[in-house]
Formats: sequence, C-alpha cells, structure tokens
Amino acid sequence: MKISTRFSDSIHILAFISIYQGKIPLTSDNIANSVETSPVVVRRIMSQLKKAGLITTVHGAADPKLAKDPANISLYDVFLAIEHDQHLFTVDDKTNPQCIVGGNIQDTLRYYYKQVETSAKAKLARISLADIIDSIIVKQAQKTNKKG
Amino acid sequence: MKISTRFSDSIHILAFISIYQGKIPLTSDNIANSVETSPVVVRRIMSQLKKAGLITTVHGAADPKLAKDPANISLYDVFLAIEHDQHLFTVDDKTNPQCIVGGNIQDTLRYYYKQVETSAKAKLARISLADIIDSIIVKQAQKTNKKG
DNA sequence: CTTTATGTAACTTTATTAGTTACAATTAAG
DNA sequence: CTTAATTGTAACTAATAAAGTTACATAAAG
Repeated sequence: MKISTRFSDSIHILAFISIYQGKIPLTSDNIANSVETSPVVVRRIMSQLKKAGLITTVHGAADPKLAKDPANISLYDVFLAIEHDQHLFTVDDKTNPQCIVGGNIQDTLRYYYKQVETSAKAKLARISLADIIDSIIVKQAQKTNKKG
Repeated sequence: MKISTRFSDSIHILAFISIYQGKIPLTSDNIANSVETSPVVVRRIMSQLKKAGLITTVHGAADPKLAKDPANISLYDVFLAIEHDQHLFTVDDKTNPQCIVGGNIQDTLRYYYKQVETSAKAKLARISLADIIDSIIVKQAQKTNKKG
C-alpha cells in the first residue's frame, strides 16, 4: 500500500531545478543522473509538472524553470500534478450489494477515508518546496562541516 | 500508485463477523460471498487479524469472534495488522549520493512524510470499528425505510 | 546544417496483489 | 470411530501498475 516513487522523484526534480539553476545545464540527462533514473522518466514527470503549471520548459532547449516561487509550491500541488488526486486508500468496489455489509461498506469507507485523506492533504499543503530546499541545504552544510 | 483493497476488505470482514455473529454460520465461504472474493483470500486476511489479536478463530470450526469490543478496535489497529505499518508514501532510495539533492533528499522526505503519515494515522486511530458498524446499520435502515 | 535536446509513443521488464489449486490438520455430528 | 465440513497454509497463476527502454519526430542553438 504505497504511493509510487514518482511523487518523491517529482519533488527531487523541482528541488534540483531550483538549486542547480544557472550552475549546470539542466538537461534531462543531468537531472536523471541525480535521481538515478533514465532521462525519459525525468521528461515524463516534467511533462506533468509543466501541465500543472509548476514549471516552464522549452522544446529543444535545456532550460526548465520553476513557474512559481518555491515558497508558493506546496507538496500537495506536486501531489495533484503527479498523482491526479488519487486516493491514499482504496475502497473495494466489488462487494455483494445483497449483503448488509457488502451493500453499505463502500459508502461508509469512502466517508471515513475522506477524513483521513483530507488530514494528510492538509499537511502536504503546509509543506512547501522551499522547506524541502532549505532542509537539503542545511543537511549538506552539516555534512561538509563535519568533514572540514 | 496502487493501493491494495486488503485494508478495506479487512474492515469488511470484521464488520461482517460482528453483524452476522449467531445469525448465519461464519464460514470463510459465507464471508467471501459478501466481500466477493475467494474463501482463501478471506482466510489469509483473517490469519493476519488473528496474529494481531483482533479476532479469535478455531481450526476446523466456523466460529471466528472479535477479540475486543468494536469500540476498542480502531482502523489504525486494522492497518497495523494488515499493512504492517507500511508507509503511505515511498521514498526513492536510489538517488545519487554525490549530488547535493540526491544525497539529502531521502532524509528530508522521510522527515516530512512522517509528519503527513502521523496525521493520517492519528485520524485512523480515532475511527473505531463500532463507527463503521453503526454507519452500515444506519445506511441499511435508510434503504429499507425508503422501500417500505 | 549539424549537434544537442525535448516530447511522446510504444514496448519490455519488474514487482505486487489478487485469485486458484491443493492438501494436511481439525472439528463436529451421526 | 468415521465421515463431512472447515480451517490454515503453501505453492502456483493471472492481472495490474510502475519503472525503465527504444525509437523518433520536432525544436533550439551554435
């Protein structure tokens, strides 16, 4: 029972674009090297991020940009872009309607699952890409400090 | 992003046992008929519910029972029994450690995902099997009332 | 123009879940 | 006791979704 790594990879890509903007060429190949996947997978994800209005890209040019300030991109925005608001829990929609339980469990679970999912989404909405980037920068600084 | 129906089916089975206790034989076959799956799938789930101490069963006899009052069984108890506390979100653990992003994104996401998951689990912990059963009973009553 | 890159379709591989078959172990009823 | 019904579980198959690959048309940029 889990959300695919696409969600994590999407956040990774957005953070990468923000951090390495102007420092190295932001080719799908360079990004894929950081995510450790193929450039096609990266482009596929970026295509969705573009559709959702989170980044801008130019066909043929290696120059993706965040379409908004990282402080104004929440993890829920990314979730919606990539997972199309899919559910965290799945209701089994093949139950016996003749049975008291089978005939009423679906609506019942939908009602309660929605509460749980709303709670999770609200948290996601409160975490920004800027939070993620800050955390990455700080962790990196701690590492280099230990070494030096 | 594929989420198994096992969690929903588990709640279904528990509600079924509670509602049909003493009314019809609680064979895995009868339960499977309500869930619209095979008796083996039902027995497999019940085996886990038993291990988690949510039900009691007797080998060879069709007599499963809830081990606790439905008011004292939360959806989180069921979640733990069936999903073994698996994560709702998956961190991609194959990222480039040489890269600032790839080398720090995993811990960063684990930290923030944990907050989101805790929020969801807290909600699950506040919903009891009794809530589910009540909801099923009320919905059924509404149906029969409309018809009559 | 030639090289490099994106965007996307179509396909293959891999992993997970659901469902099936089979059977030993157990219960319960005559 | 013996027989029929049932659980518990292993091993297998089928279905499905995600991840990765191949291929190529299209666009950008020197």
